Amino acid sequence: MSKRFTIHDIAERAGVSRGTVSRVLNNHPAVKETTRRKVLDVMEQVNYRPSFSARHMRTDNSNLVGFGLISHDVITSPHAVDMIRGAQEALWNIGKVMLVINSASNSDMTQTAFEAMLERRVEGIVYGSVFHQPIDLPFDSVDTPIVLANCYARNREYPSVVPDEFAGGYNATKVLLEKDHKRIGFINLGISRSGSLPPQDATKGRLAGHKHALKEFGVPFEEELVRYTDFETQTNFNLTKELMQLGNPPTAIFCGTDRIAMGCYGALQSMGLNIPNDVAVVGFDNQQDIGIGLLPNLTTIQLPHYEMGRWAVEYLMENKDNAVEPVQHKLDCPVVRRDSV
Amino acid sequence: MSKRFTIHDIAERAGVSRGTVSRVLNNHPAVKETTRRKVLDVMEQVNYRPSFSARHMRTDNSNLVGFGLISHDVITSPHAVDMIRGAQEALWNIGKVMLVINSASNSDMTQTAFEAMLERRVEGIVYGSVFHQPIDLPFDSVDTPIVLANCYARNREYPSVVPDEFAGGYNATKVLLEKDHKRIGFINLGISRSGSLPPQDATKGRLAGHKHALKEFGVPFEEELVRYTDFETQTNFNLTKELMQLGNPPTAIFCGTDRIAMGCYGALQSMGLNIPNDVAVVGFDNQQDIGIGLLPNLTTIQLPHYEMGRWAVEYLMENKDNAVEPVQHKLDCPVVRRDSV
DNA sequence: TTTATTTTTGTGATCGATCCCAATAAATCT
DNA sequence: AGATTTATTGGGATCGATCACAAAAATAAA
Repeated sequence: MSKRFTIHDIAERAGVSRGTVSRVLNNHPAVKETTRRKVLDVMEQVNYRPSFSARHMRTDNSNLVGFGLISHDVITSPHAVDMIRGAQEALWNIGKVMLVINSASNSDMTQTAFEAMLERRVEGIVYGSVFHQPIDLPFDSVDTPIVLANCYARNREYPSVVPDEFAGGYNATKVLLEKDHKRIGFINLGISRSGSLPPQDATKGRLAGHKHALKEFGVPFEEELVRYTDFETQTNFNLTKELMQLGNPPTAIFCGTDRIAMGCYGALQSMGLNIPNDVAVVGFDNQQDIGIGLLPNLTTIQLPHYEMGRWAVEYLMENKDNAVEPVQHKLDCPVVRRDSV
Repeated sequence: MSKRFTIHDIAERAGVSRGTVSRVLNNHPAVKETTRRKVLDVMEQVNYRPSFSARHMRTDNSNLVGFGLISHDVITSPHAVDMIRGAQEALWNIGKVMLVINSASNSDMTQTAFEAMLERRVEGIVYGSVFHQPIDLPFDSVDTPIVLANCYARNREYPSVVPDEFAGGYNATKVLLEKDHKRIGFINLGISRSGSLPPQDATKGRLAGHKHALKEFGVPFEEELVRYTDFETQTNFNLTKELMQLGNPPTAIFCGTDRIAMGCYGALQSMGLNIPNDVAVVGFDNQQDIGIGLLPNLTTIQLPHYEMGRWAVEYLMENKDNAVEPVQHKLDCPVVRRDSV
């Protein structure tokens, strides 16, 4: 392991003072071109890199942002990466980097994770959840700004950004209504086998959006057309069949998840029904692998994970100093049009 | 934004010296219990947190490990999170945290990412790829240890950990052979529409493993049973049909990807064939959403993303100082038994 | 050429911890 | 009680940068 050079070593080798080296480092204008070159050459030669910690101490600028990800232990949604990516790219543009800590949903770990971030003097913290849910932050309000992504504090004490579930439900339903579907089945999120509750915000928000779209198009809402799944594939399959065996079966089905849509496809195809001619299907989540893996490709609703990560960081950076009223922001869930409608 | 307290402030308020506060902080035994309590109380009261940067400067211990993720721009595999998780959890256990930089496959960005990490004096760097592939590191060898995960340096200059594709192909085929299948179709990775090549290591390794298993069971290998997909769903669908329309059709199909398996399921079901009774199917990747979303649930091969992340960090920590001969490690791709075989 | 200006460079203090060693306090032994 | 030991505590130096100010060098003006 070769020696690590300091600004002092560089100064010595270049025959100048530390101050001058520092000036070159921060390309301060008051340094003669010949000197600058000389210093730069030495740096290059010994592969010098300034110490961020030393800089940080003196300048109080860590250029670091913490990203804590609460991943519900059950399943780590593949979408989580998108949120991380969104946040990271936003930071990258302003020359900052990201400290990532994945804390399961274990409050003890979260506490420690938080401390690790604060000790590093992160400029802010994005606390993201794998599922859209209300959370209780397991620590007191600190003087480091926090933004919640894909979750929100029950008491609305912190700014947050979440998907607009209502809009999602509305958009999904509208896509179908615009194709003249009048009877639309809806397989919504329910209680999973393991007993864990679905995100209420998602379940209720989407249903409300669904109803709103129906009303807008003058189509009556009928209770028998909405079902709740426990997320088991077999259930999704069965619920689809049940819907299709109704006296007056739907001509379109809105599935609360792309995974549900998979089961739905299976059921419809096993009944010899054609998608989208006999029955149209709309999913929710836009999981790449499912959406374009199904035949016909699935029309679905996009959950704005990337955008939430991005938004969270941008908000953080803008409101670093002035503690304004915490915003509860919602991001649209746009339609991804493919071939199932 | 409230004042940030330093060790000096604490010392003053507690009526002791900086040295004593430092001792309390590092729970050094030589501190009288009453003093310790007094100091701890003050810390608690003002919500003091030591500065990692200051500590780092003095102790030369950053407790930081960099994680660079090359995500091929085309698609960000959902698996990437698992690698990050594996690495992070391994670090967490030894009290270190992770700096994550996602660098696309842009070498300019990678260079900068690397510098950001080095300036922060990370103890080591894990450089992970979303796809199993050979890479050329866009920077010179530095004195910070590096481990490659899910990729390897063309010149084997760095230690790396990758999935054992051969074992994967072998395991997948063996699962079928053990159920007495003698004619096994294989839809392997081919050239994608966009012209991008599939990872050669995966394609060839799996084929080799496949052949090896056949040989072991005394089943002749037949060229007509292996096909290459361009990853389009329609192609996967068609290739499956082609295989089934062979004079002597296979009784089982090994798909190079769970996504391919989806298309395969679609084709088989549209032909009225039952899985696994008429035709057994094995996938590859173990993408949660697909595997258990399909009916019957898909038997598949697990790509060890989590394990690679973990392995990389552990290797890094063990071989921090002594630069041993770089290991090229392979991790098994175990079978995930479900209901399609 | 001398003096006044403007550029460029050098230095000591500083950021917030740790560490070592000397000083003080407390405890133990004659 | 006085001398020794041992347990605590205090304070200067240090890590590697930046910064403000003074000093020196280079230019311009008189």
